[in-house]
Amino acid sequence: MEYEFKYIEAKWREFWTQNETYKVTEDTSKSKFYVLDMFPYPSGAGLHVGHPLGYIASDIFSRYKKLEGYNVLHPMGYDSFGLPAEQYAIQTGQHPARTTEQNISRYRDQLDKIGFCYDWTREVRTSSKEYYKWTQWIFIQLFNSWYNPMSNKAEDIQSLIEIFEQHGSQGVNLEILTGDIEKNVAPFTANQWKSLDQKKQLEILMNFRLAYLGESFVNWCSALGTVLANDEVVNGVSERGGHPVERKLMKQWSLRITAYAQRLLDGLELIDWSESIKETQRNWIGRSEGCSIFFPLDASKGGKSKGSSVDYIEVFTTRPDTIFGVAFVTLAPEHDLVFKITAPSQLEQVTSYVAKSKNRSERERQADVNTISGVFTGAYVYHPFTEELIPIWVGDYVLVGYGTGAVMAVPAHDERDYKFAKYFEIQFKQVIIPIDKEHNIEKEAWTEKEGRLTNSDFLNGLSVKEAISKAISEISYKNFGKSRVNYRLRDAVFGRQRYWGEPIPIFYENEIPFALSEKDLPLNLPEVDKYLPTEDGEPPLARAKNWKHKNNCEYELSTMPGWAGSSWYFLRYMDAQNSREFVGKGKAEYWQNVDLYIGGSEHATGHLLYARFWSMFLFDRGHIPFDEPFKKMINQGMILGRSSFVYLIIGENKFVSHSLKEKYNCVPIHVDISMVDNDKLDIKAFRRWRPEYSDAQFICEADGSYICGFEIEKMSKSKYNVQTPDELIDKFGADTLRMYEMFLGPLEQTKPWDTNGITGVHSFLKKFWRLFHITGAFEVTEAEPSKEAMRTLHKTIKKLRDDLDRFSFNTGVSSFMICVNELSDQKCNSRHVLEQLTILMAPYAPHITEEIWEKLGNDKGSLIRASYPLFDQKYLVESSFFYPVSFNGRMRFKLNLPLDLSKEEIQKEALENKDTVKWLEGNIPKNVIVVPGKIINIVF
RNA sequence: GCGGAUGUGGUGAAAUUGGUAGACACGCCAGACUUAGGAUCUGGUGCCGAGAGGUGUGCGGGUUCGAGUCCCUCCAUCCGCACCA
Repeated sequence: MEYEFKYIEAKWREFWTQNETYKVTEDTSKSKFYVLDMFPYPSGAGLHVGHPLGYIASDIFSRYKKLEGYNVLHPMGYDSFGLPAEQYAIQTGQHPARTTEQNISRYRDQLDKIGFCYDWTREVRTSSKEYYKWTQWIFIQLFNSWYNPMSNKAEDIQSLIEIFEQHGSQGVNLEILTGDIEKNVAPFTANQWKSLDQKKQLEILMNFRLAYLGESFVNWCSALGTVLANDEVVNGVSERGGHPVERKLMKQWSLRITAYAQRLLDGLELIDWSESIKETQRNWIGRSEGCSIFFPLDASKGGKSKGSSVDYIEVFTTRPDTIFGVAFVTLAPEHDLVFKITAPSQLEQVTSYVAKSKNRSERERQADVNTISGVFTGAYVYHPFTEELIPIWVGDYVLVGYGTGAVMAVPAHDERDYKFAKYFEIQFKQVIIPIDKEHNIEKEAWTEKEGRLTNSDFLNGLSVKEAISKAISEISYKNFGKSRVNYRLRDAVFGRQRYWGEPIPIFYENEIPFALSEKDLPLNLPEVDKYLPTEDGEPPLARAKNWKHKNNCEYELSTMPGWAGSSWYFLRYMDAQNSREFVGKGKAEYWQNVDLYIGGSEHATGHLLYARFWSMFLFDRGHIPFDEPFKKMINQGMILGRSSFVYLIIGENKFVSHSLKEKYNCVPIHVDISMVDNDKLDIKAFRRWRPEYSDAQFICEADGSYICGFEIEKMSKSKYNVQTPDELIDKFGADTLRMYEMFLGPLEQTKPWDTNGITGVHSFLKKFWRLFHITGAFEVTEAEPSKEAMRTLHKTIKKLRDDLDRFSFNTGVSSFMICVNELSDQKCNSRHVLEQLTILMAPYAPHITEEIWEKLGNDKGSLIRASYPLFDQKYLVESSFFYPVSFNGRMRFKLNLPLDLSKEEIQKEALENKDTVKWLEGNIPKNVIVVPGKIINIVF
């Protein structure tokens, strides 16, 4: 009987669906285990073989845990809002909901074919009303919350109102509360607060809400017609589409993730994630310790603080030890004070410089970091200690979004300041002298944090480390500034001027934004006639007809970004059908956080940071019982394509085979991998591929075949190297595909896809099948299994358990191969052994094992309730061992000795062996190392 | 520039605690059965060498009886961050 994978796999797919085999409930009699896959965005292209890699691994692990007796939550859903569907809608006029629906059903077909054990009753889609109702609800929770630095957690905004009513803003650390994007609110007393009208009060509260409408510099992408969050901008262009991005001051909905900067950083210590992702998040959060220093403005020169109460410039520095080396102060071009302080004589130059920097895109600014530019404002500040006058410059090497948007420039000890000073010929002095190190201040800055302070008044003679703390305490003592921790992390812009996303549940009354009440949710995405901005540049939602709150108030017109829905989807899976709560308390209590999360590392600074932020917030507000969403994460490596090439001789319609190509003047051309088998080109198919090749000539190898060259590249349509799971499942079956994807190499490693090897795995499954069909018909014996068979079985059990526990899926497949090879050689036909092996293999190859399980006489579909085989050491006990005998560390021969010999006896046996005499070549052994059961090493 | 990861046959890789390097598979070579099938089976296959043997885990050094594994220096590739004060 042949291994008919097509019949078998179709049969079991049908059975699992009909019987809801993989449905899970909150069974408190079992321990839970939560295995999560990263949310796919259902793109039009469907899945290629790289996508399911992580899904297969997590599926194997889920099935293993089920067989181990755990109650495993293993769900799947779709991140179905997003730009590509909307771009497609703009081009074709088709509603994005329709294309999304089509893409999802294609994804579902593909996923189903692979045989995953998802509980589809828990499927979620971010674009469904039932789901985004709760995304909106969470937004409202954020809107109604503030971050209390005293309790160090998010609280209801009501508790802030109470503070204001009782104490005003005294005693509350405004700087921390408002972050540093917006301007600080001037302090007020309780009475002043009470005397404010509602509008004014709400304006002040807006500075504290965790979801807030604020004016800030945002990444504006005009090609996409929307703002983008920092993580959506890569190298100064949009992540999606690669369009230019510029900085623009805009009023935008943002989330105050900065309030959680320290907790997001600290939490990394407690979770089991790859070091590289943790490091990326640390960099992104970018904590630096230092202090802020106030430099009083000089009123006599420049146009000091026109119409402003501010009479100082605040800088942030991590090197307060170099305070006496300050040569100038530089402001970012966008800094508030620039035009308030610029002297009339410099106004023209400053204006043109600022205009020029504003017009440069982010990309340009980043691309030319080596070009130094800047302009003097004509204004000065005083040095807080020496009271010397220090010139104020504007330079675009200072970023408005970092620190205070102003730096104290110390050319002697900072590279950028050094270059700037050299370029503009600004005088400076050295305040740190390196000890025992070659250094020439005329050539470069001394930026190491070592050396002795000089020219620095009270800091003279101190080391850098001592000087930093002394400087900070002196600066605080004299009120020149204060110690401060600064983060690179920015608040996340949350509004998008796009159609295909969750409407932000806000309406405006007298221009004051109010959140919808829970009973008015969901705020449905309205229909529009076009998916483009309006003629006056308003977002697409402005096209919606009669779309008003209570027929009266305007709704917010921007929608949420793609990452909104994916920031909490793992919670919804726990209770996907709940219409009263985003997740029921009991269900969240039972499932807790994700035990194993498998996905790509490309979401390091986006999704993975936002999901942590939302979890911490929901935890603070008592909605979920944990603050870190994903306890352990594994990042699967990318699967690269293996492109094939033919070599066209320039100027001719003639192709030359790989090994002969050097002899001709030719160019490589990508050729579709479906026409290439084991690097041999199917010439007929190639001629049919394109009309211009129909009469192409070929210079072949000696054996008459045309051999293609290859290169490893990303899979893409344009390179004709995309391999879809569908074709492979059609040819070899899902079980083969699953095992082959695992067999390819370690899960976390980037690796090339090579279809050739798949036949090896397929043969293995056939060989496994043959174990049960030795004579052709299905047949197993009840007879006592042989010792060797039991040894093979238990060796495999031990190996598989070890491999699964350390997520080494590739070595697991090898072990099955070894096991089946050995059992075949032994002609093992024992029911006991083969049944145990069947359970062992069930996580990897669920279809074939179900079929065998049924044939073995078990209840149909009961395999998922079997117990994973236990390892018993007693079957592995051996009485003798082939000792490798080494001489000076080099293995020379093997010696079979009983394992119960003592070290001395082993040494004696080894030294008396005739081969030993030969290898000693007359030398006297100096030392003999004996490790029982391992090795003998003779040193001479 | 900073940070992370990775370097082992023709290819994908294995070696989990420092103890027989290259398991398992692809490919290749030889053969069997065949009647052409992407079928199955047997044997071989790191490199050099006819062989004995030598040599071998990116390079160079070190620790050790013994190093792919630990330490130091360097090189290469990939990924992330990058005027972050």
